Formats: sequence, C-alpha cells, structure tokens
Amino acid sequence: MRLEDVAKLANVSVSTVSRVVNGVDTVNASTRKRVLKVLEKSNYHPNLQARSLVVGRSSTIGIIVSNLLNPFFVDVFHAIEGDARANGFEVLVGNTNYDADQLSANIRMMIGRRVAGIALVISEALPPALSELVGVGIPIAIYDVGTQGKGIANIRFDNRKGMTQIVEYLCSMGHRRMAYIGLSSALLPTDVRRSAFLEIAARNSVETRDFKISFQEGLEGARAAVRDIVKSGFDPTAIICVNDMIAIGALRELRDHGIDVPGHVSVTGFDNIEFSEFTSPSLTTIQIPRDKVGHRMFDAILAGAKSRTNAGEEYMFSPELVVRESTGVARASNDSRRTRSRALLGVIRP
Amino acid sequence: MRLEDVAKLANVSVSTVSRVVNGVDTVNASTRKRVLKVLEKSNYHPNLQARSLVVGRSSTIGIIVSNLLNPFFVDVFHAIEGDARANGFEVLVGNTNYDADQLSANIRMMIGRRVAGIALVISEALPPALSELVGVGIPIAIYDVGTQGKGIANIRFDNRKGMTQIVEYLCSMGHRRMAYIGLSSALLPTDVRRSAFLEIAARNSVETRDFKISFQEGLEGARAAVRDIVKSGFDPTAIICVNDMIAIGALRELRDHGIDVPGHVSVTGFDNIEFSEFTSPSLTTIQIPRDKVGHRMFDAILAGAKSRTNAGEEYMFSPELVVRESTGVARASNDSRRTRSRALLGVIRP
DNA sequence: TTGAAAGCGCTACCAG
DNA sequence: CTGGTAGCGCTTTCAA
Repeated sequence: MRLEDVAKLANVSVSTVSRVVNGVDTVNASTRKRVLKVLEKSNYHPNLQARSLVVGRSSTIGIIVSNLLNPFFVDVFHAIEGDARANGFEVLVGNTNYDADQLSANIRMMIGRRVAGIALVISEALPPALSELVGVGIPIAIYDVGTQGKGIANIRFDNRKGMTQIVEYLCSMGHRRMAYIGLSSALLPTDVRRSAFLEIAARNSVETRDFKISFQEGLEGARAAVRDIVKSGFDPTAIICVNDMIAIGALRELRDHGIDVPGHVSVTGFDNIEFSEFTSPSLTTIQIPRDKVGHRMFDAILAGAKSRTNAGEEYMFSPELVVRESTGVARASNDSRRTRSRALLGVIRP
Repeated sequence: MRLEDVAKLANVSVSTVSRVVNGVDTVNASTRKRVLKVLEKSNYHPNLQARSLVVGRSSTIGIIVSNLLNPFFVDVFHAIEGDARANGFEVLVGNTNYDADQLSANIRMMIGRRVAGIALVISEALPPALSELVGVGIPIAIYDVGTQGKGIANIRFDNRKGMTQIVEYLCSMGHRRMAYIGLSSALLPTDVRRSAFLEIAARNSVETRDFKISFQEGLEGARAAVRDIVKSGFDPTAIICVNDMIAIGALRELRDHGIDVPGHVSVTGFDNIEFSEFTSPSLTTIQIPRDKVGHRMFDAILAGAKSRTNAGEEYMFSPELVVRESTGVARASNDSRRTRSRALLGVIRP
C-alpha cells in the first residue's frame, strides 16, 4: 500500500494524501476527513526510507557500544535510547565486542543509513573510519575516549580522580599492599584507571602488583585473576578492580577460597552498576552517573542535528566514592601474609 | 558524494560505479581499478536508504524488548544482534518498558522502515498493531507470548515445567510453607509461572501466600516485597521469585534483616542470568538458554525473509533446574515461626 | 485548496 | 563490458 493507492481510493492526488499524513493544515476539512477514512482502513504505513531519501536526513540515530553484556554500557545505552524515542528518533544499535573492525563496520553502516547522529559508548581506540564520519557532517558524541576535534562532542568522566579517591580512601584505612585487576588490552579509559592507581599508590608508598585479564573473559576471567593473586603469594590487603563486573567475579572467587572480605582483604569496583549494591558483601565503588552521561550525549547529538553545526562540546563528569561493605581497615600487619584456608581462618559462611 | 560524482571523476557511467561498489564481476579489470581508485579517495558511502528503496527490502531487522535493564532481555537481544550482524543485517532496537503503546509505536516504526524481520522479546500482551505486521508480510519471531498464527514463528519456553521443577524440588526438601513474589500486572509468561506455582503447591499441600510488585520497581521492589513478607508474619520456609532480578533483590533484603538463607528460608529465582551465580548465597534457579533462544529466533526470521513464506514454526525450549546455595532443607518445624532478629538467630556475617 | 511533476540516490533492465 | 534510463515511494515547489 503506497501513497498512490490511498490517493486513488480517496479520489485525491498523492500530494494531498501526503499532506494529510504529515499533518499539513492547508487541507480542506472534508477532504482530510475522506482521506483519513481511507487511511484508517487501509493498513498504510509510510515508507520511511523513501521519506528520508527525499528530505535528505533520517530520523534515526545510531548507538555503538563495546559490550552489551556489561550493564554499564547497557545503562547508558538505555538512557540514550529513551531520549531518542521520546524525541521521535529510531535507534540503530551496534555492538563492537571491543573490536576495531566491528566498530568501523558499524560506523560505515550508520553513515550509509544517513543517521542523524551517532553516540559512541566504547572503550576501544577510535578507528580511522571516524574521520569519514566527521567528513560527512554527522553529529557525533563520544563518551570518554574522544579526542578534541571539530564536530565532536566529548562527554567524559574523570577516571583519574575516581581512582585517586579509591586509593586514598584505602590508604586512609591503613592499606599498603594492593593488587590491581585490569584488562589486558589497551583500552583508553581503563588505562587511565590503571596508571592513576599506580601513580597514587606509589605516592603513598603502597606496594602494588598488577594482574590482567582479557575483556572477553568477563566474570570468569575475574575469578581466574583472583586465583593468580592467591597463587602469587602476594597476599594484598586490598584488591582494586578496574570495574564492577570484575569486582563481582573477584568477590565470588574469594568467597570460594574462604577469604574474608573485607576482614582479610578489601575489594573495590568501578562504575557502580546496579548489582554492585546487591552483592554480598556489597561493593565499594565509584559512581558514574550513567543516565546523565546518556542524556548529555543525546542532547549533544540533537543540538548538532538541529543546527548542523557541531559545537565540539566538552563536558566532564565527576566521580563519587560509594563506600559499602567490601572495604574496611587493613588487617593487622602481624596477620599471616599467606592466604590461609577457610578452616584456618575460621571464616564462617551462613 | 553520490554515485554520479564518483562516476564523473572516474569517467564512467553510474551503472559501472554501481557494479563496482556491489562487486558485480562483469567489469573490465582496468575499469574497475580506475573506479576503485576514485572510490578510495572519495569518502563515498552508498546511501542505503536509496538502495533498499529500489530493491524493495532493507537489510535491517528489528528487535523489540520489554526491559533493557533486565539482563534476561539483554542476553537474548545480544544473541540476536550478533547473528544479525554476522549475516549482514543492521539492527533497529525498541524498548517498550512493558508499555503497550510503546510496543505499537515500535512496530509501526519498523514497518515504516520496511525491516526484513522483527524479533519480539517481550512479556506484555501482543497489541492489535501486530496484525498490521502480519498484513504487510514481514517475518516475525516471538518469544514466549506468541499465539498460534500464520506467518509467525513462536519460540517458547516451558515456564510451567520450570516452575514445577522448583516447587517439587522444594517439596522434596521438606518445604510446606512458601511465599511467591510475582509481578502485579498481567504478563503472560510470568502468569504461567505463578499459576503453575499455585497449582503444584496445592497438589503438594503446601501453604502459600502471594506477593506482588510492579515491573518498574525492579530490585528495590523486591526488597519491599520481602519487607511485606516479614511484616505479614507468614514466615515461609521458601520464597519463590518470578525471576532472578527479584530473587537477587530479595536476597539482599533478607540479609539486611539478618535472615539466614537458606538456613531460615530458601530462595529461588528464574532465568539463570549470569549474576545469579555470583550472589551470596548463589541462587538456585531455572536455566533458560537465552543464547539458543536468540539464535532460534534469528534463524526463523532469516528463513522467513529468504523464502518470503513464514512457516509459522513452533519451538519449545525446556527448563533445567540449577541448584545452588540459596536453597536447602526446610528448617525444623519447631523453629519459631516468627522471623527473629539477627542477634537472636545468631547469624554471622563476615 | 489541490494537483502535476521534478527529483532524492540507487539498482536493474535493455541496448549497444 | 558499458551506458542510458525507468522507476522505488515519497516530499516539495510551482501552477492552477
């Protein structure tokens, strides 16, 4: 069913039907009524492809995320999606799995669809394809990994300050031996966290040790990392995790080893995903206002789409330390430095 | 930059450029090379709107979910999205928030975009708009809430059997007083779970009590439900939750009340989301093979898109009980029936 | 207030 | 092997 079919049934021209469909008010009331009647019983759906072809822009925005299995990304995706719908946009989604090629492919696809804007919520480095994006003048908002540049809105989070808050808090609780669990590949925001950790730790004469897992491993990878820590004999009084997902996996593995948290070792996350409040013990972490980040990104895109001039806005969100149960004062230094079995530790699980 | 621009620069016709872009092999090697060279330095991106307008079908599929904040939906979304990309489809996403109007709006929008197929992963009832969908011949796969019908693939999960497994397992552990936490609105799959619970419980002479929360409330709602249970004085030996999210919220609230799980009360979930293994105690639940569900849905859509004849396939996935730490034998019946404070119970938390 | 007609950028058919 | 051309379904002047 096309505009023309409706036109025939209503004995008017396509132009008139188009006007009715689009709510243009220069249509005689009786004509409009007649068309509307036909429309109702006709199962007509305007072809949006054709429409955006002629008007030259589509009402679709694209959202690209690194990992749909990490609630962090899903949360900001969710915020952007909600705003988009509320403003009459459709949303195309792309998941990169932290893969540069998939990211490029997604960007190209979205350019091809002539999207009205793109939100990039990723951890990996920006690919060359990005410049093509800028070239065609599509407004774009980037979370955290953006570089300064014309036509790009950069919405950032102060990862450095966040990690600083964690380390200084732990230091204030007497911790001087910390393990860090990070991601093995070079992801920009997580690298900032790691180097901030190392720097602040050094400044406070904290003995550190660095452990890594790859992104794909997720929660299971975190468990493996904890096993590595245990095997290493390093026996830290605090384990700093690059994000909540990993911290949750770590918590679980520590429990299996009968290692008391925070009695024997404190654990911290990063992101404050909803679940971090629901673990046991609940997780000390850094709050990132994911919904605000999403809203801000959408606003930037909308502004760009409207004005056709991307301001290149820069905005930085600040961290907030959320102290919960997974952290506490460092255990007395005369405790055994070796991780003991549950029986020896006398840890009691319900 | 359009086909025509490239054509001019390469001194060929649009047809030829089109052939090169689409990899048609009836192009002279040297001509192709020349075109390719222009293409490379031209930042040309084929307009997919125009393309799908002329070919009459788009390479986009739509996925509609009820709640992006529930990992269950995200997981099957993720599976479908991966399959779609791997097969060269873009994906449009719609989140309904369990709202019928949003669902209809999403469906209409996707019809408008002339998507190649739609996957419906929702809990709410199907709207009238669905018939429009069938009317225009778009292949469609529905998870769980589908009704029999031509042109619709129904991928189901045996919720009834799953709930039966839970209740019978609990009965075998001596439980005879159970509370159920469900969702207040009538969502089809969750209603099946609830009625199955009530029926199997009755058959086993189990004393039951029914509590409800609304979907929006999420984890916090679950906590409120537990407070209701505590206040009610019912003091069940098992709490059956309609899904894992709610069970996780319940676990947390029980811990705050100092109520031992599973010592004082057993708790069960449903879905087996990844986090259910990482709570403390870890959650006894029903495994739903979300990735397989997603793959199956995509296959059904793909088949429909190819053959233009939707088989109306029916497929039912079977449940699998996953017993973890949150359930155990019912406490002795001479225990106090009132929930006691933590001090009285002597529950020890690390 | 209405209709005719010119494209939007692309593919596909038909000639050459 | 290549080019010309007729649309895909819609919006948008421009006339009537």
